[in-house]
Amino acid sequence: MMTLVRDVPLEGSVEVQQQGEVDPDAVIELFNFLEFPSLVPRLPEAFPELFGARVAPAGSERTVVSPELTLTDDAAQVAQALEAASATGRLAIMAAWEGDPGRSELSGVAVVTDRDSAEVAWVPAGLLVGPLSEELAAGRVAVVTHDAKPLIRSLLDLGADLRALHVDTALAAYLLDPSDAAYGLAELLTRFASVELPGEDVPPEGQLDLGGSGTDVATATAARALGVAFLVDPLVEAIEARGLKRLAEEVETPLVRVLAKMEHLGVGVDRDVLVALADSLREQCDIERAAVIEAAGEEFNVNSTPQLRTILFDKLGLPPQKRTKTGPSTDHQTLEKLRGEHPIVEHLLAYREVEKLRSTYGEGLIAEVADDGRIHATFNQLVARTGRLSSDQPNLHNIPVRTETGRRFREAFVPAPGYRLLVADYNQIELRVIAHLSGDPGLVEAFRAGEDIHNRTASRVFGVPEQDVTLEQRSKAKMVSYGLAYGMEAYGLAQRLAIPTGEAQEILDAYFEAFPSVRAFMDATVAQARDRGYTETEFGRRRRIPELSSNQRNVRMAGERQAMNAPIQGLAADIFKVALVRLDAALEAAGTTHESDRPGPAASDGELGRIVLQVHDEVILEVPPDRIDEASAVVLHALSGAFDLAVPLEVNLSVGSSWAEAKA
DNA sequence: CGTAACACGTA
DNA sequence: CGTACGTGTTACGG
Repeated sequence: MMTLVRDVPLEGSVEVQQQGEVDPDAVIELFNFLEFPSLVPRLPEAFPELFGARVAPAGSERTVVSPELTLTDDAAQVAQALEAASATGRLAIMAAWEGDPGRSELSGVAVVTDRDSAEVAWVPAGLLVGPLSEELAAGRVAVVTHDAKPLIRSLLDLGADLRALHVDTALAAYLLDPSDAAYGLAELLTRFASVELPGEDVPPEGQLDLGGSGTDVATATAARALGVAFLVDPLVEAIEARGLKRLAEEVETPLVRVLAKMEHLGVGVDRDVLVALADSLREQCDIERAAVIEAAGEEFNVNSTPQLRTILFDKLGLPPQKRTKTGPSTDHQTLEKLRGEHPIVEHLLAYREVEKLRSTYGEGLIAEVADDGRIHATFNQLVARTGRLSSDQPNLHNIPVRTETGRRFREAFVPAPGYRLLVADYNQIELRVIAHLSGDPGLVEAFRAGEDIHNRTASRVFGVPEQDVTLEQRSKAKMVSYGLAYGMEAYGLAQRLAIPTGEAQEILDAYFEAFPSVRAFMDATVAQARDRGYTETEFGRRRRIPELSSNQRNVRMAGERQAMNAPIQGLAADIFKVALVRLDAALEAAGTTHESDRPGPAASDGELGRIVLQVHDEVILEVPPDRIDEASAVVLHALSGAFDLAVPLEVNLSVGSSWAEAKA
């Protein structure tokens, strides 16, 4: 038995007993389990014999970053610190927040004034608007930081800005390996530089430090800023070595501020519309739930899959259609097949639809409306493995459009007073990317001809003249076209078209006979990915697909589908990101002043428009009504000229006083 | 209390 | 046995 007793500063004494050798990880686990996470960072100082090894492992030269902190309490010192920093032409900074990064109050910003002597200044939020923010907004000095978007968003919220983002180390790490989920500063430092943050063996995003005074935050943030300063060069080197320089410098890094501006501005919402919808949906939910329970003959929780399973397949004896890991499925497809077998099915389908809309979009969206009457989602640039963006808090990428009722939520998305919504979207960009990448003569010709692509495809697949293509044939052709971008096979196509697998196979064969280069492209893509272990877009965006070398057939085949899809979805994402950067630049050049960069009546300062939303292949702007035509031309130019494909990039434009209206 | 599983909305 | 996401809900483990 080994016993260690230590006085932990300010927190009383701690006793650790463990059989045999004491394992540092076990100690950390114990402290976290005992709900003393605030003590974990102090464990190394309390138990140096345990944690000393982690700070400086034998055999490796690892520098522990320990900043010589300068606590700034007046503007003059800030200015002085800045001068020292910008003498190097590069400013390594790191921000800290009271709560969620970018969504709560900024605590302050640490500024590295001299990396090699480890001098870092701490600028508390109160002193932020002054020399520092002026320097950042002016864009004269190249800023390097880790995860810049929340910082830029917070600066914009404070009426400041950050124009010269040079390197974002989190973004660089994402580009190097978007399949890797760990972009934490500490991990990157270990991986790319022989540097460790003090007391940061614990997950750094652990939030709240219970005993944490302001100084602790300052120290920790200063260490992180110093870490950034050490991380930049190795990461930039890696980016260049992998041919990611242009993508990083010309697309991804400029995009950070564009997204921060979108988050800061938010999208206008008519709360009353949302509330009215939610109210109506709640009533319908109650009605349908009652009908389901009535049909079931007993009370149960309709939202519970296990309970519903029992009712459907045991009590009512309905035939299971397919199964999940834990039992027979009760999903939409299953219920659709059970239609007519029992009255409960109809009501269940109705309940499901209305309950989804009520909870996720009714209650969910209402809860996200900020005090300014707008929704400020986060557009995440470091998540999707294909290079796409994602949106959360809330997810604005999945606002309903398919059903009549669902589409009504788009009526709640409105422009700020004095503006109109201008919606622009790429016409079938993924299919055009397939045409481009495969170079298939038939597909390329079809897009160049500029006719109804699905009709033309159907004509070739089913061997009938274009004017004789039925709606059903067109619909099937459309399904095939999109399915193949995802690596769909005959079985899956058969499921979706509700036809025999043999028939689906015939359709697929006909497709590949009509567009032979598409199959060749798919095969070559998978082969290359298997060979290299990753896929790559023309922009150099790479995605590792380790599943391709799996011994498990289903895992390997999933990898093959990812390999087919990643270059397609990825290039489309690249193009759209370029378009966003071009569009924002064009709008700024047209004269968006900073003060108009917030909700309110259109200012007469020459503002042409501002981006409020992005949905994969669609961008939504607020535009002053008298400048719709001008803005349309700018948007059209920015989007259609984003990249030269072998086929034209067609862009649709529409205007409305709500998202629903503009889409219609 | 956090995570897993299911279901389902979009491109 | 179609890719990529995020969210709401329930159930279950600690």
